[in-house]
Amino acid sequence: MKATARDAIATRQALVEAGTALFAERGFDGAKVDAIARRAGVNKAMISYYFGGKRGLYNAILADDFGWVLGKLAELDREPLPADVKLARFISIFGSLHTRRPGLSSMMLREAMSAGRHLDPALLPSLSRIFASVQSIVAQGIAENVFREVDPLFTHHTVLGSLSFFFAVRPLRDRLIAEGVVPVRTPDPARFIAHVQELLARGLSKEA
Amino acid sequence: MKATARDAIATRQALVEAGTALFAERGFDGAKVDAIARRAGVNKAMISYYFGGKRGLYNAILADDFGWVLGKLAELDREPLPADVKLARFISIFGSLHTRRPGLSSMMLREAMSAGRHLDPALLPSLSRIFASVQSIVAQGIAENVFREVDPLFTHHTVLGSLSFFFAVRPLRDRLIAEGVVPVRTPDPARFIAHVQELLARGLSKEA
DNA sequence: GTCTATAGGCTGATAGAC
DNA sequence: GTCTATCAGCCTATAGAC
Repeated sequence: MKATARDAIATRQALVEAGTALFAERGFDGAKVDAIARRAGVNKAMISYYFGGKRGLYNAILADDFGWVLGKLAELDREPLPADVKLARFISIFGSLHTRRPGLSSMMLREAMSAGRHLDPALLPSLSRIFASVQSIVAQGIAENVFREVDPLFTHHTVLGSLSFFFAVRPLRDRLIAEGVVPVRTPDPARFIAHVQELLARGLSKEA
Repeated sequence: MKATARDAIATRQALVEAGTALFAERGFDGAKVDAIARRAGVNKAMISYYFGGKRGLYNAILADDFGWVLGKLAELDREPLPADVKLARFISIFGSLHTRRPGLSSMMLREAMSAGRHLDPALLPSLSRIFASVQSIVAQGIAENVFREVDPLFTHHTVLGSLSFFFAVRPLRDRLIAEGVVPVRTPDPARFIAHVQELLARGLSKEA
């Protein structure tokens, strides 16, 4: 094995990580290729070499993570579990997603606000599958009489909204906490996941 | 009154509205001053003339809306209402905010992800007052024994997260619905507000 | 595979005429 | 108050050396 071959993988990965961080924090237009390359510790020409340019890097990141999430959701769909357990599992998958790739929530939020302007159209169906997953869990819960008759789209928005907000606004939250503007301690992501699980379990429950 | 004076107000307002729309949809760096001026139907030099540049316009928008929200929240704080009613009122204030200025959720979300990079530091305390409002409502609810002992910061994140997500992702949602990728009808904001109010009322309730 | 140097396009701001 | 013309700086991409 040549040293260059090992370095190729390391270079790609460094660019993916630096790219995620900067795209998340500054958006597609705010993340400059010079800054991404510098942060990754590689030459900026490597972005074109490996990914065909800035947009190529951007979509390579998203495609990889979408694949991961869709795989997890497909697994979940196959398991014969009660709807409330499935919903809790769904929520924790998005918690794991953030551990796997901090910054993805921000990238996706920005993309959603921009109507998918920078997104490879081939990735659009992935988005509908995420909603389909929530829709299916909600429908099951209503059929099983454990959930009240909530709107699946609204439920999708409250769940994904709470989760992506928590992860996405971290930069400002950390800053406000560090500067003492907000008198709280840095929250633990695992506890927040549990909070959302509990809120939804109680909030959707047929029993009230 | 000279015609120019009336036009001055119209020009300012056109720039504020066009700026909000483009900052929301494309972010600070993605919103080009040429595009803002074109959309506003005014000459691009007017941005410097009235607001001292792109950043000035950006902060003028945010300062105005922060002032509005803080005023509403101060009103709410003064009213002697039970905590659950106050929380529902808090939620509907953010619904009104979006009616007043569509696009603000997106601007604020982007700013939060960027750690307030483009924000005039003078506006930071406004943010903490929004959290303080939720914190106060939650504390009151726990004291009155109508809420279970939830974390105020987490509650803040679920409420603001659900609401800003709903309004912010509208561009992509509309697109996916229009293209038939997601088989639902365009959701009614008022109904979503009601959904969040109900979810929180049940989710935070001491009675389970 | 990596790097340097540079081309070529775009952007925000403003001087100065009206 | 508004507009046109223009400038200086910045940015992405890549040709070509190693």
